[in-house]
Amino acid sequence: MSLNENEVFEVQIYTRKYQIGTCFTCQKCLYCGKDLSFVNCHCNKNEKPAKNNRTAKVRGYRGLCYDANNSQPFLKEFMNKSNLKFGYEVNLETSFYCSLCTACNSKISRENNKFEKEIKKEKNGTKSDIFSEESGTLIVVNPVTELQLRISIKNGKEVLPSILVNWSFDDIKYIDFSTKVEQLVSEHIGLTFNSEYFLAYKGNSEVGAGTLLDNEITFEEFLKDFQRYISNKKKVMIIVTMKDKKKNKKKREYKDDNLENTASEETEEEIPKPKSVKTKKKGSATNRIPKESKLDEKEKMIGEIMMQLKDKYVCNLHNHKHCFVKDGRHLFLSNVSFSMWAQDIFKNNTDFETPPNHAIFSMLHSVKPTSCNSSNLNSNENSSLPILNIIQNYISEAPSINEFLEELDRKYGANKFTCYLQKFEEEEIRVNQLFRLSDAEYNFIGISKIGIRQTLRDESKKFV
DNA sequence: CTCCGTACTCGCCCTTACCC
DNA sequence: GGGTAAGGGCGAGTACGGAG
Repeated sequence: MSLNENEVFEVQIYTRKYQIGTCFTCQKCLYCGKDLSFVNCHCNKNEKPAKNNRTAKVRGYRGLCYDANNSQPFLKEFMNKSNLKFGYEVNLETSFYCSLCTACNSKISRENNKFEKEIKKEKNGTKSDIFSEESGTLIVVNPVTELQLRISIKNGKEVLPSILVNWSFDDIKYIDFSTKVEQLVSEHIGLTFNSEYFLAYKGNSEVGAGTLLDNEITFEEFLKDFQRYISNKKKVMIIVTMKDKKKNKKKREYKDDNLENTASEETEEEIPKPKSVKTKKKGSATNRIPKESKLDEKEKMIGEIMMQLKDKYVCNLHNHKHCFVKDGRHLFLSNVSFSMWAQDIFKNNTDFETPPNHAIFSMLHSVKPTSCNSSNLNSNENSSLPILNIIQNYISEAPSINEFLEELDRKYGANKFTCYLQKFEEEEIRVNQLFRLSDAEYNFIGISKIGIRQTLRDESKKFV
């Protein structure tokens, strides 16, 4: 019995639980070879197909460990369709094991090849190729404009969980890359400069310390290796290793009782210690809090600039905390922000009116005070947290999911988006969350079409 | 060593173009 | 219009490499 795809959807297929002895995508029995879409057989379909239980009718099979996050696009779509078609109700967001017949295996393999070829064609068509000669052969190399990396930060014995990043560059340069890494490290372990750590890279699965990445030349090598890793479908890891801070640790051993009372407040303002402090005699206990008399000229200047900045940006609206206000939007300024800003002013990179070019000064993190959130701010301590303000702001400005989908229907075609309304409501998904949903999450709510997902993401960004 | 993922080969079948 | 060769798609099976 053979049916094409259109015919299958016109006929009522009874729902079933998935059995490991059948092909997930076509319901072929992997023992007797029967198509079980409409009939059943007497084979033990709960037995996992293996080399030692093959039959004359079905000699081949493929075991598949499905993981939505690491699967090719066609496979995701294929699995999702089959899940709906046969009513397995398998959660495709989580990884699970299933079996495929050789025909479906080949089909998926071919479609993925097609997809990859198309992607390559698109890339070749849109990006200017650089021709480089290596050992006498001409090789086509696409310039890297996007870096997908895992960044691992090692701070002494402590190793932070890897951070996944996806950075885009118009014209990738070592200085831009270095700045981005510096910003990321600062965001995770506090204000840090690139002179305070070593940078290295390696393939995710490789062992060893990796290759040092510390200048333009090594960065060019890194870009070549990056393309090689990506073409081999391997992930690239950047390792940030903080330099030895033994001297600082020694100082901490001498901390006095006062430290405990003030540490939580003051560590955020901690400024790199001058050499004079590091050479302190052993045994003479000292406080981690820098004393003005022990600061060098540079640090005194930076401290002075910080004080002036703090005076300048006191926010009356936010309980006398500090905000940078632009176009009516308030960006909360922390001690780290002030420290960075002061250092940039000291280096003549910016002034008192213009915040540094750093992610933490992005106005994307700012909030627009509303009658709702501004009136409550002074009374509620927690509400001064910017993230809460952002959420409140989203809620006040974004349309309801229903309105949003109806608008998209009007724009792109009737019932193209509102057909998913029920699922969005069931999952309590708001408009301003749509652009952050992963492919797996979209799959889970039944949206497998790439175009639909991308439209939802693009349109929802307007309300962020 | 086993399992899994991917690429590849081989044979069959269907479609299309060409020739008589 | 009928016969035939060429080409492409598909299904079945195998080989190989990487990871655990």
